[in-house]
Amino acid sequence: MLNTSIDFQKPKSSNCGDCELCTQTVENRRVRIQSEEIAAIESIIDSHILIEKNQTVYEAGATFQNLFTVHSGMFKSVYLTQQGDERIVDVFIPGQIMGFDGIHKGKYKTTVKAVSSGSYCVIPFYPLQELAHKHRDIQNRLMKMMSEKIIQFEISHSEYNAKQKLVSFIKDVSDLYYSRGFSANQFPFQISQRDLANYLGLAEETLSRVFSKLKKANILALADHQITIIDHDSFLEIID
Amino acid sequence: MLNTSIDFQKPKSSNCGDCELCTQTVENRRVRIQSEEIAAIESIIDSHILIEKNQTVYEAGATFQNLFTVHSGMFKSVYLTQQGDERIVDVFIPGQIMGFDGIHKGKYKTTVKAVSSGSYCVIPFYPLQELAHKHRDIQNRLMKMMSEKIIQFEISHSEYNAKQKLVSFIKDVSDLYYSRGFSANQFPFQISQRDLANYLGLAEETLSRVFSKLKKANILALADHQITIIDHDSFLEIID
DNA sequence: CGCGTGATTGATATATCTCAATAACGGTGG
DNA sequence: CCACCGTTATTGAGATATATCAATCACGCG
Repeated sequence: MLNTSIDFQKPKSSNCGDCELCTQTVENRRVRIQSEEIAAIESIIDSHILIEKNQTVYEAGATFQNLFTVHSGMFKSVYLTQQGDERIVDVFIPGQIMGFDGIHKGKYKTTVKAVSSGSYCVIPFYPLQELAHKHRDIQNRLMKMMSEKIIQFEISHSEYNAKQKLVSFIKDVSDLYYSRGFSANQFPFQISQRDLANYLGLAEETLSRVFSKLKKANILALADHQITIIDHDSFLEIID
Repeated sequence: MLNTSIDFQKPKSSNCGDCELCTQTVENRRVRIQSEEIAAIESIIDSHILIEKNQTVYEAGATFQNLFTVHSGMFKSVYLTQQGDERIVDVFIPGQIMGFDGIHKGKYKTTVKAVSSGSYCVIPFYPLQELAHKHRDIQNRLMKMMSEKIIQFEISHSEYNAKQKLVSFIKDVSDLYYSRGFSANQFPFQISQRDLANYLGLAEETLSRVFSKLKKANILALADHQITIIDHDSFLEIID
């Protein structure tokens, strides 16, 4: 068994310096930006709110006021269909921004909840927009982040079968941890299979079977809410 | 047979006054906004470029310069997967904006082509951003449009089976025509079943069978690249 | 009129879903 | 620390939706 003692939950700094707003990617790694504008943003951010599993960040229908950035843990965005069943339409991991669906009509379109305990930052949107109006660079970053989200949706729909869906989800999480200086091959994985199945559009049992197959083929291991990618090559072969 | 002589292709005005940038929805209908800012936008727009079926609006990898708004016809956004097959990840109908996927990295992520002959407008992005920097309202509208696109993706993933996917697609098109003053029950439908199947994540044959069933059940008719929704209630029942 | 493309339909294969039973896990209270 | 109970995950057998393969049909275009 590999070392599992790394504490992924603990904030690394007291300000929210590692969300997409305040960092940029250089050679696959996220690094903080140092600038007057970023300092301005940080001055309006409410940092590191702790949250327990299943607690709500924002509720569908509520008045849009804030964007949020995940600091640790995992969050889900739930849409209530007209038939009344819940569809998980997005999953957020550290560094990502939540709440873009509130801008359009001034009300959030989905409900966002914590999948595991974790922490997040609050970015009051209208002050942020004020800053964006002053600083060209911030306006720019904001639009780029929204563009990135649009791309993410475009691409995430391009997988076909259950195995590919799961692997590409795990790969996204892996990439993210890697980009933030953690191992790409071992990382926390706290989402329930029910939620994940819902998100991927699969039955719970189907997802479980795919997991079993991947374990049996010695491609990955799942224990203690940690995933270990054992055979990285075979793992990647599944999706390309 | 109903009247099919309405010319949906012909621009109604010489400036691009009916895209999402320059209109707002009031009671399910799109109306033009009259303001200094909108006039400023219109002054930088290149209006009503004609395009033939299968011609390209922009190519994946090309340098991002412009946003585009559909004026008439239908367009598809194609993503080339690593395995080399083409996935249609988005479909655009009149009034919608194309090109948001270029903002993030300054290069378009997908290729956009005309599904049928049609026309579109070109909005140079950097001049637009300049305007957005000057006019708070334009900055606002831009972000709202991107937010709307994000919501559209969130929601479009919540359908389950083939029939629901198709019906909800047709409904989107119907809603759009309705919002622009046309009939909600009869409108052009020029996309090939191959493209549509690809977009909906179905096999071509499956889609064809669904169409056949809907025709046999007298819910809709498809002739001459026009869809007629015959039984609007049964039609809507399928998705809610 | 003929040819190529796109659409339809049938027969069969396959992936995924559903239902059901069992097993593992995680938290709680003694 | 252990026993208990509810939740979550696993596994099997069978049903179902969709994919695949193949043949035919319809349409638009030169």
